[in-house]
Amino acid sequence: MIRPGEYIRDILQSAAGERHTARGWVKTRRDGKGVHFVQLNDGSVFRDLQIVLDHEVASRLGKAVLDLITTGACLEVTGVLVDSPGSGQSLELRAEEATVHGPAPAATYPLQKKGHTMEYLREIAHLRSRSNTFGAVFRIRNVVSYAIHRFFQERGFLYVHTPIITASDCEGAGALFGVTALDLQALPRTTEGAVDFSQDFFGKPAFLAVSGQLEAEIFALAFSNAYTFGPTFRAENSNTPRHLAEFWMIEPEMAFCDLAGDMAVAEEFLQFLLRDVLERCDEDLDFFEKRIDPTVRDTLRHVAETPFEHLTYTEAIALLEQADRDWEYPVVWGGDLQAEHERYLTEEAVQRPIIVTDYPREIKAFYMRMNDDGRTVRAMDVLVPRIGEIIGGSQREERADVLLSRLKDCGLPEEPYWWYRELREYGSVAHAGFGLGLERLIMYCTGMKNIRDVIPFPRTPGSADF
RNA sequence: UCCCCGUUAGCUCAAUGGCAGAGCAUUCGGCUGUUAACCGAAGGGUUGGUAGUUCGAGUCUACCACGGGGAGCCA
Repeated sequence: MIRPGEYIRDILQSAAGERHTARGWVKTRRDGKGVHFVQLNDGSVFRDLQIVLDHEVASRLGKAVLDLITTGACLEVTGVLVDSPGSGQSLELRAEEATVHGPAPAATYPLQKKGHTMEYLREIAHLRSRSNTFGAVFRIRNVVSYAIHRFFQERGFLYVHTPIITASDCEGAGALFGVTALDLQALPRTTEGAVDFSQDFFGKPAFLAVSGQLEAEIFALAFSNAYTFGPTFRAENSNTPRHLAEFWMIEPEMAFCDLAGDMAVAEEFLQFLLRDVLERCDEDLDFFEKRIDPTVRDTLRHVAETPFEHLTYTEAIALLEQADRDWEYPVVWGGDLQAEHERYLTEEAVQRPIIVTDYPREIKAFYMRMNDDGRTVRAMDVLVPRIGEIIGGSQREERADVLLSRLKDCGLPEEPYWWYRELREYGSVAHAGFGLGLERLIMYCTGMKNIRDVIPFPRTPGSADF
């Protein structure tokens, strides 16, 4: 394996004159008279290492081996790092020995050195990670994931693994995937003709989790601050560049915390992550700025430094009503903010992230804390330009009696929530939390336009390849 | 799920209802410490599928599949 100090990232930071062994995959190759140039990349850094094979080494390797050094081939080269006379790089590795581990026949290798469309690359998801774009995307995804843990760990949050399989169809956060061990060709039936889930693996219907929030609350009320970071599943038939059936979500939950505290954490969290990307992903951001979205770095800097705008839902509605334009969806207090409304707010009225709070209770979930006005709940959505909602959160209803009446109002059964309600009976306290969609954040950090291109292997309606 | 657009060479795209084209990639030759190298030549096609209109369909019609954009749902 490649050890620390041996990655191409490390070699590129070494001094001329040192001997190194570089291993990776060939991005391109150019031939001169009696000299060959190979761009080698091991994924550790955006830049390629230029390998120079001079006439002596080339003839020692022989034409048969030389012909195998093509785009996509896996190559190991040992040589001396020297100052490069060329203009594209300061250092290059002058090869003394070279081994082709796995050739990649040029006639059929799907990745060319020309640009490809994102749609085409998606069809070759097993190879697209070797491309400039996806190398950069997944390095940033990795940096962000690490930063997420650092942010919470540095603040004393406990990382909790909430279940993937759940038997409670809670929350109503969209359609769920059923999980069953029953034989779908011969389903057991009750006398009424319904599927008899008592014979299923869990003895009742089970689903893939749409959120870890309710369990995270359990941990917040034991460990004070907790967070989840894991896969989440929605069976919604959503066909947009912003939705996946399987995505990764971060859900912190804080005890002794109200909505103001919740918003403060959300803002501090987002800014921490963006600053980290700006500091650690300079070369990858160069690429995104040059090829994907020329504004991406400026946007990250701006958002990382500027306090977020705060608006109540009622204020947001007023802003929209004052806007001089024809809405496709009418602006009415009590209705959901439509995409066109969110876009106007973030992209035109305010032009930076906005935290909208205190939504009408009718359009939000049962667990959100009721305000004293009786009409609104302590919900917050963080809206950002281009992506829309990137964070959704709330202060949770900590009062047992109010929670119970909210369940009834929403037409939800009490029984499945017995433990959730019991948390309010024993040692209840104000608490709050939110959910951040990892992929939407990565879209924001990279300027990538389609969420399917910021997750290694996207799952969407009608598509679960690789 | 709804609306709109698209599907032609390995990739990216042209082609008034009338002989199927280019660039890149590939192969071969040339040139060159090269930088998405350059110059020349060659090979490469059931125009997404099915049915129809027409003397004639890549082009028009219907349905289907897949992809993209927008909307809804949401993170």
